[in-house]
Amino acid sequence: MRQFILRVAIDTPLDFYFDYRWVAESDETAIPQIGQLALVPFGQRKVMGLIMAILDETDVPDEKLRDVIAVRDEVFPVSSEWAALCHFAADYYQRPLGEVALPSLPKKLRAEKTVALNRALKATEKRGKKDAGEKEIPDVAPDLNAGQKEAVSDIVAAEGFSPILLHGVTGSGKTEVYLHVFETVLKRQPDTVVMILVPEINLTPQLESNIRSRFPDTDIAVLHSQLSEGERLRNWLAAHTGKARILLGTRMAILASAPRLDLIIVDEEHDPSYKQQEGLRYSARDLAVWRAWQLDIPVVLGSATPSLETWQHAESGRYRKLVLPERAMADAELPKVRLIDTGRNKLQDGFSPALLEALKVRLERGEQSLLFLNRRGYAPVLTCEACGWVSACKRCTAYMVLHKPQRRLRCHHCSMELYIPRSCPTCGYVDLKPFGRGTQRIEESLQTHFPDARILRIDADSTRKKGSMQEALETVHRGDADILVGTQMIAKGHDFRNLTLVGVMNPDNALFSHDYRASERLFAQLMQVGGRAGRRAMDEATDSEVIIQTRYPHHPLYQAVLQHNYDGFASELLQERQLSGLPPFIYQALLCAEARQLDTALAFLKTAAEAADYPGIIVNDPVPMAMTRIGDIERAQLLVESVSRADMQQFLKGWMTTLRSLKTRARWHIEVDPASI
DNA sequence: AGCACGCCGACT
DNA sequence: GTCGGCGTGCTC
Repeated sequence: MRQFILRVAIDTPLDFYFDYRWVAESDETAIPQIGQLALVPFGQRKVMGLIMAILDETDVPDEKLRDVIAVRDEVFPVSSEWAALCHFAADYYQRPLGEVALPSLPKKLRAEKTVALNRALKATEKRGKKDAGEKEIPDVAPDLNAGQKEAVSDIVAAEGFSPILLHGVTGSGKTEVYLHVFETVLKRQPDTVVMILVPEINLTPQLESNIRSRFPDTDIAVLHSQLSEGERLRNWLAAHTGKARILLGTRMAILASAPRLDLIIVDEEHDPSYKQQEGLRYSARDLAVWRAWQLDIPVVLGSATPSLETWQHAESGRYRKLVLPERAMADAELPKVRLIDTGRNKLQDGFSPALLEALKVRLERGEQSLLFLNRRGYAPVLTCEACGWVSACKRCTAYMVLHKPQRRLRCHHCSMELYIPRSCPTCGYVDLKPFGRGTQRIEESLQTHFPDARILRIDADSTRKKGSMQEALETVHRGDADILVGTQMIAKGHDFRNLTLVGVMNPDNALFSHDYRASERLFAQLMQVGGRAGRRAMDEATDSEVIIQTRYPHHPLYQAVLQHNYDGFASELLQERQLSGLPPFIYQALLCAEARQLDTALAFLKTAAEAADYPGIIVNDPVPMAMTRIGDIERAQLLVESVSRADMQQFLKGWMTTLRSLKTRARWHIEVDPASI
């Protein structure tokens, strides 16, 4: 009887592989292969493991060794390149391989039952047959301007590993460039695959329909976390088998198995959403660059406001920089930016006279406006004017936000809810006042100012239901809304043709954030939301404008926005970062600990800091996090830094081993290249 | 991480 | 008397 030892990776924090005995059922039984999945007993449960090696013997004592339950030999093994990608991500972000590889596979592929898998496999087979034969890649229609043409020809001419920054102002037609590039790359060889990542799920439908109408006969796989498990399995299989030639998705798509990948595009590469904030805390953009390096293929990073990391690489010549200097639509100009000094102009319900006037003009002309405010709810806090009581959350270091439609106070961090108290809980005073403004309140006052206006609020609360975001966007495109009020979810990417005014209510908070990245993010956000205005040709005398209400109109950040001067602002920020020894000139890792008692977390971090003696590593003091308590859990962090990425990696590896052996009641994890501090 | 086992406290 | 809190130990 043929018999082997299968060495498998399992989704567990234990940083080693597990060996199992495999015995052939009969002479016809197929021999397992590396890269296949195997269902194995693990403690009291059955779990799926990824076969990493096939051996003849093992050190594991016989009484511990258990039998493989089943090998999923109906699925083609994952490639060694894919395993290497997981390996890299696991090493770099300090996780066991199994915790990277297995969660990135569809649940139904890892399931014990194979009904869904077999059905999906059949569907995938058909999918291939239906459009087998010569597939026509149509010639892409719209004409490109000179800048776009040059970008396309530069990108398709790139050979081998070529990281390219595509720097184009909002509305410069980056998507059009991508589509033309796809056309050439897909025509070049009959089996190449291209991948495009977007930062937000909300942006996938528009791009998908764009791609489908341009490549009607090409198989496309869509990968994002809102797919049902069945859809997810089918799309993953389409990518894995190479049937799908265009892969489109959010950050998770970078971990898809895909043969013959020939090009990766990361759109809006600066977007913080590319950084996963739980589980494996990876940056999809960074993994995209690594994967392109591994496969020796081009990677395009597109943005109007590149991340400073990418910008620095472009400046130093490590990345090639292609610039789209003009808006794609003929005559569509960048919107004028106006800064309204809220110190000199009296605000009425949060609105300056200039903004109200501008809104009125748009309403009269039948044009759309957008008001941007990064705060959902009615008011961020409820207060008692008599005794100074505020609606603090009992479980968090945060205020409970007033949500008027539900008549509740809601904590945005632990989702605790209370009915709005009728009188002050401490002194009984009956006139509690909402303090500050959220989208709901802006919507309300807007309606009193413009009773006939059709106002549409788009934020996480209004789009909770699946499909409601799409519905809202359609309302806007149909012209059935005059004024949009929304958070950053409408600031990104959407193409509103009839929108000529963007009002930014009060963005000043970010200027004083404890997070040094806040200003970089604010700048990107303002450029992005401003870019929603004036995206159509100026056939009539329409003038698009962006109105920013601020107490600090002379702040360099706003001045840079005023002049659409990304380059100047970026080089200034880079200089600051260099002087203060911050990324991208230094590499950081954040050890985060949480516990019921703050002292437990801090004590663990203190021990960890003492154990962090390594040449070239700067160890800071453990500190409570800016938001110390969430859901009655106290949180603290320890920042370590190094000018050398290699030193940091080496240090972390050893440090993690030490930390794992420490006895502590704190829960902890390490965050490599933290996106926010 | 799960999951089981085991040992103390407040409840149908 | 049991349900359930979380400490501890184990997973080829």
